[in-house]
Amino acid sequence: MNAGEQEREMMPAGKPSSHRVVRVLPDVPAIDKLFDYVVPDRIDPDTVTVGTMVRIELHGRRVGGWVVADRVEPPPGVELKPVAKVTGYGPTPDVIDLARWAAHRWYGRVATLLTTASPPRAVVGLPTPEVASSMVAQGLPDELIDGAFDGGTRVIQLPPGDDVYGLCLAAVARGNALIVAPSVAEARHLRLRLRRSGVAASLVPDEWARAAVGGTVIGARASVFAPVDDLAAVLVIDEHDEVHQEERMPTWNARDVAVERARRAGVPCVLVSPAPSLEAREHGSVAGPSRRRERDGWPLVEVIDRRADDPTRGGLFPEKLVPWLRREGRVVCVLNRTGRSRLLACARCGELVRSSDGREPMVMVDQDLVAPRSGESRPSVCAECGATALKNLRLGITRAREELEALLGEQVVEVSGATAGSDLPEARVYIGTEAVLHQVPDAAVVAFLDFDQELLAPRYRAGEQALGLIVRAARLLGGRQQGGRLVVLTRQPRHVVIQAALHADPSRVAASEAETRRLLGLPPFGVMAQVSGASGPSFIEALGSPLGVEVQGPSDDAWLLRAPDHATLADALAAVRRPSGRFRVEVDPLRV
DNA sequence: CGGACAAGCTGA
DNA sequence: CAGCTTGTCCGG
Repeated sequence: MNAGEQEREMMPAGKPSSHRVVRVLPDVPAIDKLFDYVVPDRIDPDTVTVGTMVRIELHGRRVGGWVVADRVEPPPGVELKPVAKVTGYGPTPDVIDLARWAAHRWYGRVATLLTTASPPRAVVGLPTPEVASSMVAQGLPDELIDGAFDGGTRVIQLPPGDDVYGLCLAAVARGNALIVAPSVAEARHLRLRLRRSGVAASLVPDEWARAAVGGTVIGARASVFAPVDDLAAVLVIDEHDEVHQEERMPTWNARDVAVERARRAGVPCVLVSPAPSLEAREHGSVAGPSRRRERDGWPLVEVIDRRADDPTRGGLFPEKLVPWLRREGRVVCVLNRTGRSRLLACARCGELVRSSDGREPMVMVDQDLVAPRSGESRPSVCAECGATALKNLRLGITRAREELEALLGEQVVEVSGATAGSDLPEARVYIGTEAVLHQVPDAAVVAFLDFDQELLAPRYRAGEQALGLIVRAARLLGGRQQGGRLVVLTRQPRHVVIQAALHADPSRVAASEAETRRLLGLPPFGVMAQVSGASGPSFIEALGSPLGVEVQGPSDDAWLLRAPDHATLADALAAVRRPSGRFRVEVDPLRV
C-alpha cells in the first residue's frame, strides 16, 4: 500500500459531512481561481456565509479572500486547509453575482470588483438597524417625478438648474433605495438632506456597516456595489457624467452596473441627467418636464462668433467679450489647453525647444527630447544657448491669466487640476482648465475662451463631452432667472452643441450623434475595447481573430477591438489566456 | 502575487 | 559544475 492509498483510506470520498467546506476567491490580483477550505470548529459557523471576508493560507502565505459558495463538494484528492480567520462582513450574494457579471462585461478580475464592493476596513459587527421615521415624499407635487419609479428603466431629462432631491424622495418612497451620485461631496450632501427628512440613509463607503443593515444607501460610483437590504429602487444622478466610469481596469461604468442591478432585483431604475447619454437612451425611454420648464433650468447663452476676427489680433479676449468680463459678480474663464500647450522652453534664455527645422515642438521622452511627428531626437540641451535646464511652459492658462489681468486691471486667479482640494484665493475673476468648473462654487458669467478646442477634439464622444462641459458651466450659473450668462467663443456658431445650448435643448445633440454613430457602428450601436501596454502584442496574438470581433491597429501602440455587442466582445476577451506582463484592456473607452 | 523548481548562462 | 538569472507553474 503506497502513501496515496493510505491517505484515501483515512479520508474516504464524500465522508467529512461534519466538516463544512466553503469556496473562497483569494484577494490576490493575479489569481482568478477558487479554492476550497474547511470551516474549523474554533470558528463560529454562524459568522461564515457567502460574502464573508476571510483569511486563508494559500501556498504558504496568508491572504484575504471572500467566501463565494457555501457547503460545497470539494474536488476529490485534495487535502483541505482550514479557514484561518474570519475577517468580517463582505458583499452580499447578489452583489457577488453582479461583480461576476461586471468582471465579464469589462474584462476584469472578480476580486478587483469585490474589493470595490467590500468595506474599506474590517466590519466585525453590524450596528442595530435604524428605524426609518416618518414616511416622507407622499403625494409629490410633480407628476413627472412622482411617476418616475413606476417600473423598468427610465431616463429623466432634468435641466441643470433643477434639484434632483425630488427624485431622491421619489426613490426612497418605494423603500430602500440605492442612489448613485457623481461625487462623494454630492452624495454626502444628499445623505444629509435625506436624514433631515427623516430617511434612514447611509453614505458608502464610510457607513458601509450601517448600509448593510438596511435603509437607503448613497455614494459615488462604487456605491453600485454596496450592500442594500431589500432593494426597492435605483437612481443614478448625472448619468451622462464620465466620472461614473472607473478609470482603472476594469473600466466599469456605474450607470450600466446600476441598470443591471435593478434589472436583476426586478426594481425600477431611474437615470437622470440634463443631457442624457446615448447609452442611457438605449436603456429606457426619456421623459422630461415641459419645454418651458426645461428652458428655465438652463442659463442664457451668448455666442461670440470669432470667424470675422483677425486671428493675429484680439487673442483670447476679443472686444465683444470684455463687457461680460467686467460684469458684476464672479467670472469664470475656461481654457482647456493643457494638452496643446505642453511646450518646453530653455530655463536660461527662454528659447522654445523645437526640432532642427523649427517646425515642431519637442517633448521629453525619458532623458531625451523627441519631436513626435518627425521622430527627431536629441539630448535635452537648449539648441540656442546650450543650457541643460528646461522648463515646462503652461502656455495656455498662465499667459492667458497675465493677459486677462492686464486687460481688467484686477487680480485673476489661476485654477487647474493641481489646485484641487486647496482653498482657492478669494477673487472675482478665475481662469483655468475645466477643473475650474469643479472648484468654483458659482458664477455670474462663465466664458469658454476657445470652445472649438472641445468641438474639434479628435474623439468620437467630443460632442457629448463638450455638452457635458456646458452642463457643468450651467450648474455654476443656475437657471435662466438667476441671470447668469454662459459665453461661448467659437468659429462654429452653428455647431449642434452650441445650438443645443442656445435653445436649452440637449436632445438636438443626441439626435445628430445617434445618426452618425449608428452609421459608423460606434457606441452604443457597437462596442469597443482598447488594448495597450507592453504585453499588448502578445494579448492580441492570443486573441486571434474571433468571430464578430474586428481588430484594428496598432496605432500609437494600441489596438482597437470592435464588436456588434458586449456579449460578443466579452466572450472573445474571456477566451484569451492572460499574457504575463503589463497590459490594459479598456472596454468602452471614452477617449478614442 | 510569490515560492518552488527547472532550464539556461557564466566563469574558473 | 556551482551559482546565478530567467521562466513556468501552481496554490485547496
